[in-house]
Amino acid sequence: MATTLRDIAAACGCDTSTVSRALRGDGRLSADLRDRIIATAARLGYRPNLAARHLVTGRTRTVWMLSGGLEAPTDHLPAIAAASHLRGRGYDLLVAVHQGDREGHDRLLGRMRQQVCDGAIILASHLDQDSHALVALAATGFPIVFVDRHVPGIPAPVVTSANKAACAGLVAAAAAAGAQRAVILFGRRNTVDSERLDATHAALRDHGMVADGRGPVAILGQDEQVIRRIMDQQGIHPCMIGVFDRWTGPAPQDCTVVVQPQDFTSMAEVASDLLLDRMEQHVAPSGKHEIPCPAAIRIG
Amino acid sequence: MATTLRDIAAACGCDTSTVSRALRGDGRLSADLRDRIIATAARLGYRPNLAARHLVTGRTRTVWMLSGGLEAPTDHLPAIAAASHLRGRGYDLLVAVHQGDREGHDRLLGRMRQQVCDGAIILASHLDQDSHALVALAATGFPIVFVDRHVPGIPAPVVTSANKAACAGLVAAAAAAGAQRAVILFGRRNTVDSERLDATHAALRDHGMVADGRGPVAILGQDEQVIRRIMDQQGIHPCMIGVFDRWTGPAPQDCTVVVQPQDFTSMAEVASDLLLDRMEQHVAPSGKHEIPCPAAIRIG
DNA sequence: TTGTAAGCGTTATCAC
DNA sequence: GTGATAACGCTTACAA
Repeated sequence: MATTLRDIAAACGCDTSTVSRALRGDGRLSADLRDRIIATAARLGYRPNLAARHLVTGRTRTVWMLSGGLEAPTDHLPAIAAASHLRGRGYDLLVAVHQGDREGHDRLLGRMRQQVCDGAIILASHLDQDSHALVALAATGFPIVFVDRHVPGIPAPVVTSANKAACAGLVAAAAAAGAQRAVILFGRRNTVDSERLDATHAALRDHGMVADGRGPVAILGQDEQVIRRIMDQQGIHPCMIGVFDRWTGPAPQDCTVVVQPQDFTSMAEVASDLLLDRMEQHVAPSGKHEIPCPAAIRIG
Repeated sequence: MATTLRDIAAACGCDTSTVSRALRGDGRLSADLRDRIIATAARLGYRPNLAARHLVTGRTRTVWMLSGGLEAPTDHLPAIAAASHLRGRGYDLLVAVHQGDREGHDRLLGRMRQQVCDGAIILASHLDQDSHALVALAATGFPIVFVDRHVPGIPAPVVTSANKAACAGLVAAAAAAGAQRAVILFGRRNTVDSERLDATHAALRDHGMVADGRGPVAILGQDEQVIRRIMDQQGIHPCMIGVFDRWTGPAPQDCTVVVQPQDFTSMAEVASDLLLDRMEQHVAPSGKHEIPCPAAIRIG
């Protein structure tokens, strides 16, 4: 059996409430007793039972991050950054993954209403897009924050990259590389994808470029793998590739690759702080927060 | 405020203990009352307070997975597989990430002794290798299981791929491709790396191959990125590349790439079941469990 | 079939 | 400064 406050109280000949206070530095008590308590607590290897503490305080000092899967950098980079940022604030971050499974997804959202965490960072997936469970959770006032993708209509802060600016930059780079048209691999699979699609079309118009036709072509997309696949399948030889986050290996022949990184660390930190605001004061700026992207990197 | 058993009891004119039993299908009680209780619970949106339940039962039906970082497939693939497997067994999986930080690492291990989870799957990192906190945790009899990497000397089940056989297979493929020597990129960074290094050397001897000299060369390693870098830096043109888990893109000129996948899903499932054994019966086979690798894939 | 009551390990509000 | 004492919300014998 684990040591409890009672064991320490018995060993020190005092009351459990005194031990509790001593161990939390709360209240004023004689230095002598305090030291004795702390010493025996250490000797007995005392660890507070968090279930009991949570029950009485109603708070867990724990934040969950809900994620569909962890493969993508857009999922695990924010997780890592938020974990260390929140740790510094005295909170533990736990990542819950539902892997596209509706039942698991809903169960995890349900858990949040059961005193297992004080708030949650949501990396929205397609499941969230019409999730009754998520709407219900948000309706209770439970503190949530979206990172990167979000669900329109749910009143919670959203932290994203400055996607419009980033896409405009990529299109400008495409034009500078001599492209007269572009293959656009952004779609409408989520809010980020959608925003990039719209921003890219707008920027193309500004540069007098078109989506199809003849002449030197650029490829713009989110993901290296997808871009490579399309190039192979359709035999495209672009003069420029614009891609988010990363490109492994060298640039293809006669082609400039422009990589637009995203600052997931800042995104996670801003999101964490917004969440802490909501958790601690129940007040929250529920709008959109755009994190500037680092300078683009040119390969080849 | 959230609805509690008392609210339902009041609404139904019965006792909280009756509500508790009705909601868990425990005990026998009149169908009428049971239905009324269930209906009002649903109407009031009742969700059991898990902190309270954990306190009284001493169990959380939660498993933690401890991971250094989530970038590598060896980290997130087991996480995803274990999450869905454990969900089916009535447990929630939460991933805790310490990102190479000693303080965070120890704090998370400490949490496990504080009734936040019933057991843990450990993806051992360099921090665990001489972690006093991990040794202390294991010494308490807290149920843990290692997946992939492990910490020698800690009495807990270890689930790995059949690395010896896999390495022997890669060396055989190298020989078949005409290689007379091999550049080995396995090191001694962790237990898996080490095991592969030894197994590969042994297999090379069996095939009469050497680590350096002249003649057609093979490169054997864990990671595509590392292999590509070494090839570039040292200007090596291998006749065969043996790599674990994945190779993106085509094979280099005049080179066969043999990819040896690992079955992380099975590994995670076996590990989960071993952990459940330990958690539920406190009995456990503490040895090594090797999961066969899927057939190797040949590219080029 | 249902109610009573004890208790899980803490924290917090009082007295003294 | 320190000790009773009452919660927190739930489960679980044991009575009735």
